[in-house]
Parts: sequence; C-alpha cells; structure tokens
Amino acid sequence: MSAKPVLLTMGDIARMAGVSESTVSRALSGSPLVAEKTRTRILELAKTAGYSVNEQARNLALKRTQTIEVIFPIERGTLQQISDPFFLDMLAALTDELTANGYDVLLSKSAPWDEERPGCAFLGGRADGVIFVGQGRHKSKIRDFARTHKRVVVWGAADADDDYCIVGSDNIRGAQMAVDHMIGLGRKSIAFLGDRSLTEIAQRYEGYKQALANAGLDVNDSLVLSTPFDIQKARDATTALASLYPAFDAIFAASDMIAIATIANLREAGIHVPEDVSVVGFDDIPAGAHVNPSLTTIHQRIRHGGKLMVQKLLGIISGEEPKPEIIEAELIVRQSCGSGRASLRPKSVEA
Amino acid sequence: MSAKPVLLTMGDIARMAGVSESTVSRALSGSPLVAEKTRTRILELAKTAGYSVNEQARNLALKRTQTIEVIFPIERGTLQQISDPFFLDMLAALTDELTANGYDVLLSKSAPWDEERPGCAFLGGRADGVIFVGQGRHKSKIRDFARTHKRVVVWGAADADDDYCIVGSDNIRGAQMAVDHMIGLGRKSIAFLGDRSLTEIAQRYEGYKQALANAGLDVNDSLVLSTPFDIQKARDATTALASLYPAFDAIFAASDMIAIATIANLREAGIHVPEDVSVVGFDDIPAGAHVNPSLTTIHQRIRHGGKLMVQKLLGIISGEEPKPEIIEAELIVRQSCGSGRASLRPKSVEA
DNA sequence: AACAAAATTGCAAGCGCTTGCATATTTTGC
DNA sequence: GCAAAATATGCAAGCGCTTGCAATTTTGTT
Repeated sequence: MSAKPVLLTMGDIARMAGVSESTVSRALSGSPLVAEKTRTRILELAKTAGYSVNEQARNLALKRTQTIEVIFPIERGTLQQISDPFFLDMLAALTDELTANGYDVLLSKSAPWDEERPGCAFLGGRADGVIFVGQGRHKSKIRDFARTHKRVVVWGAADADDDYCIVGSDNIRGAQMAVDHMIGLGRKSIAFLGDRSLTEIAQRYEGYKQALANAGLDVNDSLVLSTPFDIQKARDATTALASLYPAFDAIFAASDMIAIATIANLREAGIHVPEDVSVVGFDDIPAGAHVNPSLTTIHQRIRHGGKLMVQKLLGIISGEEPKPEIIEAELIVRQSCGSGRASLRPKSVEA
Repeated sequence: MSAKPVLLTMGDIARMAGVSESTVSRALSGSPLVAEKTRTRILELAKTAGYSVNEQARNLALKRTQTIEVIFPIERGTLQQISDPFFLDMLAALTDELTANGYDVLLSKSAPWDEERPGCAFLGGRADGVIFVGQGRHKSKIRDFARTHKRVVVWGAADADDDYCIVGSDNIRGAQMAVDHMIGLGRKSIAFLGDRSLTEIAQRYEGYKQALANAGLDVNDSLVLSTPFDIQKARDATTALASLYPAFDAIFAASDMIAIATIANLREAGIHVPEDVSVVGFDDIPAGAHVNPSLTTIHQRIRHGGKLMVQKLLGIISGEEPKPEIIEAELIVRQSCGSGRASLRPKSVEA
C-alpha cells in the first residue's frame, strides 16, 4: 500500500506554524488580513513541508470548481477512430485558453444524454460550464441543453440568430468559396462528399448547392455521397466514385481527411488529381500542405474559435450574455485543383 | 444573472421526501440499508426534481476524486502545433478506458514542475493519479515524480528494469525492423530524422544504429538530422537533406509526420520515393495509408497501450505494484520503400 | 400478546477548506 | 499614559455529502 498518499492538511501546517487554520488559509490565499511576516513564515513552512491546498475542498467551500467540461459528442461507433487533427487542434486551443484563465479541463466523449453513461461532470457539480465541440447529429438536444443549463457554449453550425451561445466557422460561405474556386477553374460536374446528417456538414452542402445554383449548374444527386469522417471508412465509402468518372470533374470534400481518402481512390483508379479532377477539402489540417498533391482547402480558424468559446463561456459565468458568432473561413489554394483551365487535360481515364 | 445555477441539494430532496438526508444519500448510492419502497420514492422524486448529487462534495466526503490527470508535457513553443494524430489517438484510448472505469479525465498540457503554472491537479488533490503521455526531455524529472508520488504511470521509453511504472512501444526493435527492412531492399545509406533529445526518439536512434551495425554499415553523421515533430518545422528542417542526395538512398523518419514532410521535400527536389530513396516512418497514423506514396511505417499499438496504462494506474491505486511493460511494435509495409531491388532505379537526381 | 431479532431511519460528526464576526494585540493621537 | 483606531488572529459555522452508531419500527416466534 505504498501507493496510499497521506497528504498534509491545512490543520497540520497550522499546528506546525503555531497559528490557526484560518490564518494559514488567509496566508495561502493572499489575504491582506495576515501580517507579512506571518505569511512568509507560513509559506515557507508549507513549501518545505511539501504542502499544497486541497483544491477539491477549497472549491467546495467556495461553491465553484474552476473546471470546464469539454465534450466531444462522438458516436459510439466512430469514437475509436477520430484521429482527425481538427479535434486535437481544437482541444489544444481550448486547453491553452482555459488553463491560462486558471481553469482545469475535464474531458468527455459521451454526451449528457448518453444512455450508457448518463449525466455529466457539469450536471454532477464537477464543472462550472460546458463546451461542446461539434453538434453532429444532436443539434436539438444540444440546443435544449444549452437553453436549460445556460453555462454552455457549443462549436458547430452557428446561426446568427440562435438563442444560445454557439460559435462556428462560416460553413456555408466556406463551401461556396471552395466550389466557386473549382467552377472558376472551369469545372462543371462537382461531387459532394460528406455526411449531411451532421449539422455542420449540412451547412457545407448548403453552400455547395448555392454555389452551383449561382453558376447555373444543377445538383446531380448521384454525385452526392454520404461519407464518414474516418479516413479509412471514407476511403471505403468513396471507392465507387471513381467508376462514375468522367461523370464528374471535381470534388468538394467536407473534410481534408475525406479529400485525402478520395484522392487515394482516384489515384488507384488511374484518375489524376488535379489534371482530371479538382478536389478541395475542408479544415486545413497541417498535413494537407505536404501531401501529394497538396490540398486546396478551406481554412478554419480553430485556435481563434477555441479562444473565443472560452471567453464567451467565462463571460456567461460572470453574468454576461454573449452572442453567437460566426467565424470567417478562408480559401487556401494549393495544388489539388490545378491552376486554371490551362492545366486541365482532356477527360479520359488513364490505365 | 440567469447563468447562476441554483442547484438542489440532498437536503432539499430529503425535505421533499420527508426523510433524513442520510436516507436520501443511502437511497441514491444503492445502500441495502434503505427500504425498497423508500428508495424508489426518493429516486423518482430526485428524477422529476432534476436532482443529481454533487460529485465534488461526495468525493470530498469519500476522500477520493474519481479523476485521473492526463498530462501531455509538451514544450511551450511546440504546443501550439501538436496536431500529430498520435496524441489524439492516445488520448481517445485513455479517455475511453478511464470513462469505462468510472473515472473522469482531467487534461493538462503543463508539467507539474512548469515554472509558469506550477503544481498540478494531482498534487492539488483534484486527481487520484497521473498519466504522463511522453517523457520527452524530462525523463529524470518524470522518474523522480513517479517515485515520489507513486500513483503515476508514464508512456515513453520503457526499460524493463525501470523502477516505476512506464509503458511504451519497443522503440529499439521497431526502429531496427524499419531499418532492416530497407537494408533488405538493398539500401545502404540510410538517413535518420528525429529529435534525439527526446528519450523515445533516442531509443529509435539506438535501434537505427544497431540495425546498421548488424549489417556492417557505418552511421554517417551528416545523415542524422535533428528534426522536430511538427510537420511544418520538420519540412523546414529537412529541406537541406535533398541537396545531399545521392549521398543517401533511404530515410528512417522518427514519425510519420516527419516522413510525410520529408517526402514532400524530396518530391519538390525531383527525387522519387520509393524509386530513388526508400522511407519508413513511425506511428502508423491513419492518413499514412492514403498518402502518395503510402507510408511504410512502424505500427504502435496505441489503444492497447492506453488501456494498459489505465489498468496499471488503477492497479497502483488499489495497492498493486504493476511492472513496466514494453509493447511490441510492428512493421507495416506499404509503398514508400519500394518492393525489393527490382524497383530501385539507378541513383540520379531528376530535374 | 409479549419479546427478541431484523429491518429501517435519523443523528451527528467529519471530509479540508473559507470567512463573518468576535477577540486580542499593536499602533497612534493628544 | 490612556482611549480610540488599526491591525492580526482565532472561533465556529458552513460548503454538500457519507457513515458509524443509536433509536425506532417492523417482523417473526412461541
């Protein structure tokens, strides 16, 4: 049982210092009510004794937790496989900002309404607020949760007139830019790859449709494929696509991982990117700049978004009522679309 | 101030049910000391009233936290950029396993000895144990920490005779397999890319050296490049490498991200992978199977490792003394090395 | 119907910390 | 040198929950 940690308590320090517990408490929390020499004596003692206050007890007394719960409401099935860098970047951004503000980060992968493990740290009084990263299929549940429990911020498909605090990229504009770019390059038959049952993706699909409409092009349903985020599954889900060629000459993928998967399939089928078909992704994952061909994509300002969410949540906690916010997305042009008509080759499959 | 959550307490429920607080407590925690009908009545009441016990208070009373702190001791500078999927996969594995065991996950990016934000949740009594993911440059600090505080498990460069609980891939064997593979393909001048100041990478370098030695080859120091994990920085750090060609005909990269970055550089310099030079990476990130050329790499059993660490930590907490453990790595052969001598072309740089 | 045993419930102390208020202990003004 | 005003400390209650033990009610037995 060497593992049983026997921690010092404030009382121990008090006894050692020959003062009361209150004084120790005050000394440690920097209260002006304690004499400077007493304070330094106590601080030193605490240090040499290796004492640090029990935050759990402290927080209980203060009726707070200094903890924010970050929830990635990921499907049971999918959750094994989310290696999409987007999540990690977002998590890093959130962690940095929360830590900088003195909050701890409690990580969770199951939503509060999960049947298997219902409840959540926030509801259990173990967190002061919640950040949902992604709405996925749960838009209405998350909305209700946010309305009911207030101290909630979510990342997802934001609408400027949402009545709870949601922030997200401008998926519609982003998708539009992506598709416009390809149309501008002379592409006319553009496929859409993504899972539209996820709210964020539905918005990207919306932008895709609008871009086509603006250009007087029709949506060809056979070129709209439901494609999961997981790269391997995405690859499987899009193998069929290659056989449709040359019915399409461009692809808008709802994420870079999907884009990479599709490009791999096309390559295998002897279809060249960007010569035969253009593709643009979404997310701007770091590796995208270094794969072959490098990915033209829509950049999401993830760090900015993460920071924003934290600030808004802390705002809510201190009584404000921050508004939803939509973050501009940006088109990053690299090689996967080719550079204008000049580079387009006659449509034909190469062995 | 609509954000101020006014939570029900156990006392409220007790009053509503007309019983004492103790009874509510017992009912909620499934104690056999409460009559079945009382229990159901209370449970229902609690449910309709929307009450859930305050875990913070509960844990204080129980002198535990049901929380494990997971630390990614990442350098201040680097931390903005860790989109290496390895971390996310590991984190997912840890979260799944901890959650399954009823523990919460407290995420941290700064080590306990960090000057800016010293201390950590574990030392502050907010966690029952700690998992370090990666030793990086802090091997001895982490070792000391683990020895002192017991309830610690670390992922990193494991030695079977370490006197604290560390688990990690067999970096040495893994690297050896990687290099052996290329040697088997006829490669003779193999570069090493990685940051050897990180303990894990030092082991991979060790394996690299051994493999060369076994084959009667010498280490060529000019082919050993210190290369950071971040893909963009890795790209920058290895641009120089291309100009050395044909002084090398193979590359062992300490991570897949580095491998991808280098391949991009070579491609830009007109050097073909795998025809001109073979490369193998490390980690087996999901995207590796889908990039061009697909990456030959060393697979780390991350999920297994994560699960193992959790089990060992929980073991420690319940008084056991689990041993360090080294996890077999596996060579995944794909396209980035070519397939035997047949595919090797005469060494020459192509414009 | 009376009584011991078994089954329920409540009391109160305690988890480690904070803080309003009362109680010293100094310091200052005259 | 003494009251008044600062300045330091300690007391004790309280944060929301658990739990050993005592008190009460129910059940089973003859």
